[in-house]
Amino acid sequence: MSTKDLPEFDLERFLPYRFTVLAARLSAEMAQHYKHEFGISNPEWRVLVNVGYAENPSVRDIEKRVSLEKSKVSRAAARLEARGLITKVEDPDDRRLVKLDLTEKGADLLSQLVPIALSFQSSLENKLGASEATLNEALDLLLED
Amino acid sequence: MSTKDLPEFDLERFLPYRFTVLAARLSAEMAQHYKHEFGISNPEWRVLVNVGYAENPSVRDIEKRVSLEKSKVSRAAARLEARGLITKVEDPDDRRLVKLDLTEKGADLLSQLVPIALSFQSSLENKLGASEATLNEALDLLLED
DNA sequence: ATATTTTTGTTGCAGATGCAACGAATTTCT
DNA sequence: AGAAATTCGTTGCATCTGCAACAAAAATAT
Repeated sequence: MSTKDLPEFDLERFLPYRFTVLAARLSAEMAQHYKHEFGISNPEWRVLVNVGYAENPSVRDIEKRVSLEKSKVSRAAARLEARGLITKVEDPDDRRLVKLDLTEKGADLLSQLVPIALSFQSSLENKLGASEATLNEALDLLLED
Repeated sequence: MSTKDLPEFDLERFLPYRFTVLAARLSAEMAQHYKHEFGISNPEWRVLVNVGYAENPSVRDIEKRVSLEKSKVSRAAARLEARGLITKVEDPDDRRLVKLDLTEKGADLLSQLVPIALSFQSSLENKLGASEATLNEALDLLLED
């Protein structure tokens, strides 16, 4: 193919591509901090944070809130439960629901994880400087619907 | 766990989380457009674009440029070759390298795909309005190193 | 020149993932 | 009320993924 007759296209400016690359990079960097040190995978971290900072969320609640497939949530929750970090309790008012809750052990672990996340956030805010506010506005626009 | 003694943490403002959710959403939306209609997966699309818009890139070139694991690139390339969309040629100057090239069939397909990507980009730019410029500045900052 | 190290792409394998199917519980409809 | 449809969480299964191991080639060192 010496003669390519393709429409103009600049991958470097293609927003879905840019977000994907950046998200993958940031997630990988974050994961390094808690994967080997604490044995927590990315979905497990996401579930753990939700259990910690929401009122006994169900699997469905987390799925909706974090855009995490329900099977992913279910399996992450199962692993966290097996490690004694959370508990799963059938909701008496709606017995289809499984309410998740932190154990003391889980709270301890989360208390170690959160400062790592916060300092990572700080380093990003440092890089962004004044752009942080406008970035967040833009993200709000794209995430709103 | 009724008494949680956790540090303050706002997941909704945590940047890695926001990028991950947004990237997943945009990728899924994009994939809908070319997955079922053209049988092209996300990694295949990324490789195809690179082959189309770079000078005979090698697997390594693509890995570096698109932050795509080399095994992922290799397998995506194998699938694309099997479908007759690209060719793989050993570089005579460095026989470790495999130079990828579009076939005519691949160029045809890409010519159908790119307009879809462009119109998706337009819809995002519409949502962003004036924020687009500042968003790109912020992304540049986070992606630079 | 020979030996060592590095680079490139592929592959094997264990684990993760996505999606559909399923059973149980609840809601809605008639 | 009973029947049908919907919701929730789990699981089976085929595929995808990440990572280490590998062979071939090239670059570097001795």
